[in-house]
Amino acid sequence: MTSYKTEPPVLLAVDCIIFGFDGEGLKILLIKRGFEPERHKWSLMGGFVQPTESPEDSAARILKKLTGLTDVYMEQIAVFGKPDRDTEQRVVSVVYFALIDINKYEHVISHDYRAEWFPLKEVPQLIFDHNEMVEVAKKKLKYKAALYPIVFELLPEKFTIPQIALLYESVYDIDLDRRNFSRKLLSSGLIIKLKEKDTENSKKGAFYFKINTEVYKEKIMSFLRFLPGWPID
Amino acid sequence: MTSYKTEPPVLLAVDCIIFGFDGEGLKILLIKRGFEPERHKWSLMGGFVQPTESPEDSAARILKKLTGLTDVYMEQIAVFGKPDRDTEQRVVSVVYFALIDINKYEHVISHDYRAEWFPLKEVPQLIFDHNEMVEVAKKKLKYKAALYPIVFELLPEKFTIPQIALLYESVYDIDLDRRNFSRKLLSSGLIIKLKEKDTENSKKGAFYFKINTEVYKEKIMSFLRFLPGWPID
DNA sequence: ACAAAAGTGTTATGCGTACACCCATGA
DNA sequence: TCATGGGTGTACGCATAACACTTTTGT
Repeated sequence: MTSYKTEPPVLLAVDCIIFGFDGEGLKILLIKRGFEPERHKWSLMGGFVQPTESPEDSAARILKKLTGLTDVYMEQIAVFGKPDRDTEQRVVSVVYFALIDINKYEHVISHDYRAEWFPLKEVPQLIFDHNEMVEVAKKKLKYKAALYPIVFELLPEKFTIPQIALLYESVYDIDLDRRNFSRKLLSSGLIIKLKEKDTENSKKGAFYFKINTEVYKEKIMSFLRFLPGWPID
Repeated sequence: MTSYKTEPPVLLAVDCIIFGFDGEGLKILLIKRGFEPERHKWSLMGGFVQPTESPEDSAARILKKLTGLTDVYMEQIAVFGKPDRDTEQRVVSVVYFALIDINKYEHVISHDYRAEWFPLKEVPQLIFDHNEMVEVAKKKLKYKAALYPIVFELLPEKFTIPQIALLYESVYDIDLDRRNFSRKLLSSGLIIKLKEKDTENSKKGAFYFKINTEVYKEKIMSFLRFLPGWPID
């Protein structure tokens, strides 16, 4: 035997959970599915892996198609492959999450898909097992973000410490002591203070910071804890 | 369009990284591949996902076929799906790791496969991208075991604290202070002291312990740290 | 008696946390 | 001048980690 001829083929898909942060709370980007089955229902953005693509390539292509963005932080979450998860035929889906700067998205929005941002707590019913995928993605994000400073991928170039705090609060659904949080973050050397202040969101105004890319690249492969206790799960 | 007919099918495989611990160090179980291509070369145990199976089912079936064991701790690691990773045709592989009690294995060993245990540091060259899979598995194990007490899955029912310490040392390739480690573990309430001692491995003898299943089931979904610092990567 | 491994006691240090307090500013 | 959110100072406690020391037993 020199081939796997007797083995049953499957279709390989990719689905993306796209996280964005608008200063209010964490959101995910969903589309209205444009084809049967389950046409016009809310769904994750997805597509099929092509012969020349790895699943990673495929995920990047799909993300670009919807958001226009490239070089986005993406991470493989899991494979969903129950025999009957798709009603049509056997489709196994590799699921990724992406962290994007929501502002960059807004300028490039593709109207080919009826895409909308949903707060994490108001995700509608989705097709197939997509709700389950979202749950797993949320869990993975929590897990990972507790150890690595990946949530900065969600922020614009300039951001304030209260904003980051809000972001962490949103990811973990907790309340942080902003005072301690601020110190912890500053002492990490991960962010650099700018001259400018954000005066929109408070009377006193909060200083803008930018990422210290040197330290960031180092710590993204290491880990650190900005969070009190361990509010994962 | 009510079907995905134009989409290219792929073959879906599963590969298992089987970890075992023999009191010396962490090992992985490899087989000599029994069919072409790459016949007679060292390989992970694997197989194809059947029409009625989820990838999880498939992984459990494959593990049982090699080791005779069921109800084993398994975890999905990642999907490997580069277009040309298999030389024969397009095969996408879902990779799992399994943690087994090596003693249970030894009684049920299947001789259909030429299987051998290899110390983590002496893994031979494997077919395709299997070496890469092993590396990812090691990393995931470290990551997870730093937060959850999963390594106990590798131990027999009775074990000593020095054994567990050795196991952690083996997983992380570090030296632990056995004195502090012992206290930390005891104070977690995770293990219960037995009357009996292991007198084989030392003059004084070390007390045997068993898992406190109540606490274990609770903590396996939570997390705790037995390790000083954070020796992940 | 000695070596070797198991295990206990003790202590310095630092981190996490709580919270009092000060600062800047718009209304 | 008061309310609001941003930010600093400080103090307490507990977990960590370092390491001196005791215990047990085979040789």
